[in-house]
Amino acid sequence: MNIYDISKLAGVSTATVSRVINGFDNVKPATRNKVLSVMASQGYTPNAFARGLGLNTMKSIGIMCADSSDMYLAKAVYFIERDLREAGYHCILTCTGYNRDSQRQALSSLMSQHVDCIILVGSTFIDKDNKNNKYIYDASSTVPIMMLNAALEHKGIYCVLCDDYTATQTATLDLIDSGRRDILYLFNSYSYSAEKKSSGYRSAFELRNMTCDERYLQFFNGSSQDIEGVCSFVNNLHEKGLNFDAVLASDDFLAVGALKYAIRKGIRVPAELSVIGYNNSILTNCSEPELSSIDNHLELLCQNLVKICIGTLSGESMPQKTVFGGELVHKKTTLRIEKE
Amino acid sequence: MNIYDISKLAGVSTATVSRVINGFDNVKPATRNKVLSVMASQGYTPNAFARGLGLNTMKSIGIMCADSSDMYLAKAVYFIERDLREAGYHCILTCTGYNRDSQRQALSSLMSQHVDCIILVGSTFIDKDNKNNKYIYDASSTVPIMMLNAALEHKGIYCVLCDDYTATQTATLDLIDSGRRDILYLFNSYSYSAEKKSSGYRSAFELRNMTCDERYLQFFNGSSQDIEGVCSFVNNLHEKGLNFDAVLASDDFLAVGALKYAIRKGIRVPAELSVIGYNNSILTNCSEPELSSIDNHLELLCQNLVKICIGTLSGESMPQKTVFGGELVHKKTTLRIEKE
DNA sequence: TTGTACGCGTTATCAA
DNA sequence: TTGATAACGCGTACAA
Repeated sequence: MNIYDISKLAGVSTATVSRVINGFDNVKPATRNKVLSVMASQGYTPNAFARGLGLNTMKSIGIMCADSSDMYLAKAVYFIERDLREAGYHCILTCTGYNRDSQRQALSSLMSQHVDCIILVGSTFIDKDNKNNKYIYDASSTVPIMMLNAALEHKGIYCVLCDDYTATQTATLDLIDSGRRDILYLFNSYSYSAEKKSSGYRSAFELRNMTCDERYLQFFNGSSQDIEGVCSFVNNLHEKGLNFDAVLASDDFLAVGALKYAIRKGIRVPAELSVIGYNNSILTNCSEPELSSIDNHLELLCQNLVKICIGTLSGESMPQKTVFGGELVHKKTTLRIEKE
Repeated sequence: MNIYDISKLAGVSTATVSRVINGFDNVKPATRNKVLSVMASQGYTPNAFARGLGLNTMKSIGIMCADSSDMYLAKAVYFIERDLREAGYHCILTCTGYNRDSQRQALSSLMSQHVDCIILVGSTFIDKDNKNNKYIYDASSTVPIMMLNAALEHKGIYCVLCDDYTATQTATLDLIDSGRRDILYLFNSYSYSAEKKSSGYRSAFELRNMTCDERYLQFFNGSSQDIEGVCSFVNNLHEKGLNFDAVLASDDFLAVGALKYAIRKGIRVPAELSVIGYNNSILTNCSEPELSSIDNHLELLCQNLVKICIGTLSGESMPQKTVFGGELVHKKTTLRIEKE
């Protein structure tokens, strides 16, 4: 069944059928109804490939993310897909892993599919060494690139991100101001956003005229999902003589590992130890006591990203960099500061 | 840049360029090299839409899942996408939600995109009332349908699933045989696989010549991710006089809620209360003590699903129903039975 | 308001 | 080994 068959059955030309399909109003109602009924009776659907060839778009958008089974990235993908579908776009999902070559290959694979736009979810796609970002710059001259939680300044690249620097600074200040002095900062990545978080942590001490002891920034060399590993990592730090009365982690998994350490040791939380995670994921409600965490308003970020994406594709001029603030959500693993 | 431009620059016909692109061997090496160098110098990529129009495929596969931010479904999507990409397919992800009409619409949207195959992830797409499954049967006459963790017998429909019935039975037997008598079964869905689990729970009592007290099957009317809600639900059951020395839950979130109840009440786990979840997700390692859980070998299921999918698309004859067993993974919330 | 005819960029068939 | 050309099915100027 193609547009010719329909046109014959309806006794009109293919042009008229096309007009009906695409909702043009310069068709006599009687003709339109005739065509519609023929289409319905034949269960006709226009061929998407032919349409794509003519219009040079199939209204599809590529989503790249390192690992869509990661809770945080999965949520981002979910929000983005939801809003794009609402806007009539299909999403081609590609999980790239964290290897740069795989990422490069995934990008060109999407480009060869002629997607309308490519969305990079997470900050793992950009490199500190800017010449390694050439693959993104190159792509941006052909197709708009959207980045979530990372930033690159270039024509055709649009970024939406959370101010991880300030959010982490705020959380650190909160710990300091609640009386904590030895704040362990746990992290396990040197990505763009991870670096912002570390800097935010350090900046808090300056702000309070304290010196930041670098021994308190501890890199866990492994997956944060290795809870047991994180737990014994923290325990090791303790046994090596590092004293701390608070843990701030760059994601909720790391924080859960630290919390597990405390529970096993019989350390009272938050009386003796404060713990703060990052992402305010479901994990914060699973743990007992519930974990305080930084919320970076992922849904809001995604909604804005899609808005900018759609706007750009419609030819509107859109902001190239959009930054939202984060928020410290106090649950049960932090002390509340007395308001003055 | 299209195939005409390349053919002119290379001084050959479009047919020859096409042959080079598609790796046919009936091209003189000198000609091939000439064409390849021109393509490379121009950075030429064949137009995917035109190719799709001619070949009637763009090697893309539709993945439908109710909610890709659900930890379990997200993992499934991840595994499936990974293996399909490996096989040269693109994945169009569509999150449908749990509403039947949205699901129907999503399915037809994917069909209109001319995907090569449609994969239904999770058992939420099939209805107990078989006439409501017509939308799937209809689709299966146009495009192969793969189902993960659900089963429908029909030409063109291929199912890969875990034997949730036996897995749940095994877990229940394990609890009984470890001396538990009052086993609370927590569930929050009546989906295809949920029903299998409930039946499995009931069957265990028969097997031990015990009667299954229906008051111990408790439906939690809400999202299992509402941990606090689950926790107070379990607490209410207790306060209403229902005594139990074990909790078996149809997913890990429900189990975590039950565990939270126990921790808050000071009930010793597993000495006084056994808890078993389902899915063996990362949650089982986050909780303290670590949660025993049923593992349904999701990765294995997905790998097989993709194999069958690829095989079917290659014209091979593939099994329409593939069932794998589950496995009870003992962590810290269950008693170990002495081996005889 | 409707119809004709061409272009979109490939692949594949057939002939040379 | 290569080339000419007909599909593939749609959208859309342009003509009527």
